[in-house]
Amino acid sequence: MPLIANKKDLSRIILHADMDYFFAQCEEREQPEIKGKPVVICVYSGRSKDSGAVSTSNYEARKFGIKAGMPIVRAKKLAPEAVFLPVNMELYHGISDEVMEILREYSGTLEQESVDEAFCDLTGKVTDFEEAKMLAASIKEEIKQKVGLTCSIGVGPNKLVAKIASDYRKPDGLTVVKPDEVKQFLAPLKITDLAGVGKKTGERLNELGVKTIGEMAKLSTDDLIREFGKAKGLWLEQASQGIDDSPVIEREGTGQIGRISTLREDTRDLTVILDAVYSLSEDVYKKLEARNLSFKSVSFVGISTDFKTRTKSHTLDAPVRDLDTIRTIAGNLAKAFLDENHLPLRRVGVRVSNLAGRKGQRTLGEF
DNA sequence: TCTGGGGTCCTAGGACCC
DNA sequence: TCTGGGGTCCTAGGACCC
Repeated sequence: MPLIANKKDLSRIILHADMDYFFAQCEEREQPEIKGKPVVICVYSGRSKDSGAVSTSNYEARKFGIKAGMPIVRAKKLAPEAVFLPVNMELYHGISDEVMEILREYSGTLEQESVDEAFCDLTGKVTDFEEAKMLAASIKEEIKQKVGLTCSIGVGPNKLVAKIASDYRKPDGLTVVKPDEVKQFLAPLKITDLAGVGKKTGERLNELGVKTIGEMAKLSTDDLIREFGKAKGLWLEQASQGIDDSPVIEREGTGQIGRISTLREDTRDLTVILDAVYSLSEDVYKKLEARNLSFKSVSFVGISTDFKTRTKSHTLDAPVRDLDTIRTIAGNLAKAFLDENHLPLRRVGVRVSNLAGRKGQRTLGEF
């Protein structure tokens, strides 16, 4: 028995893989003739010919200033000659599975963060960061050969550093940050480069005269807590030092499943809204079935003409998986929503949460 | 310039229980 | 007559991410 049996080795080696301009790259793989042209992947709302927003675009399109979230009409003005394609989520999920399978081979633990990103805990798989770099290069090569796509990889002592490193050189990048390099690496980067610091937090930090992670690291813990509250303040303090103890976790299932869609016209007409709610409920139910999950809570989501999102939800005593329950509850919530909110609705959604696996599943008939 | 859709995590007040 | 504290769950909303 070793003398210090419980002394844990705290040093970890974490890898973050991020597929480059994923949706657009998937389309380039399927249609090689569009490669080299600007490609814009769009979510069409169906209201008029080009209403909707850009989901993502390839680098050729980005050169024209096209960005995710931008209205499609605006993207068309910036680059009329670009190839505009509707999202094809089935295709992307299929290709995502191919990528995740490869990552799984290399990783001790794999945490899929989204359709095109994942963390791998390489601790124990490799002995040092040099070896991790070679392994990362092999992963990139295998994804290129077998899937036909490029990705960017970051390696660091924790998830926070690995993630920011994968974003450092793109596309087709590989950045390794060793523990003793973390502070110099982070210091010149923008605070909004940190995952978790978005527009609002960024603006408030700017008001404090802070633009870079290095500048934030100089603030006192007290200042950060006073400005952002205890939890967020402490997190910002740790993040600015490149400290992050969160583990790489294999997540099973998810916390919620939802569907949302834009109505053809802004309306408060209950018939129209219930039609949409019922159709969305069916889609949600199909996803539950596919993943063999049951739910305890149902929410109705309404986005009014002022673009504010409001929700109403209801929780059952026990988990169920039943289409009629979703339809009925979501419909009732929609009615109550219209009583409480007086603006016309632009978009509506149905969401189930409080998800549970096989155990505890029942249908209404059993009650 | 006109605005998609899918998520995660956190907070805060109130209900309820011990 | 005066009277605690802690924990958990639900609901609603907000920030953030891809």
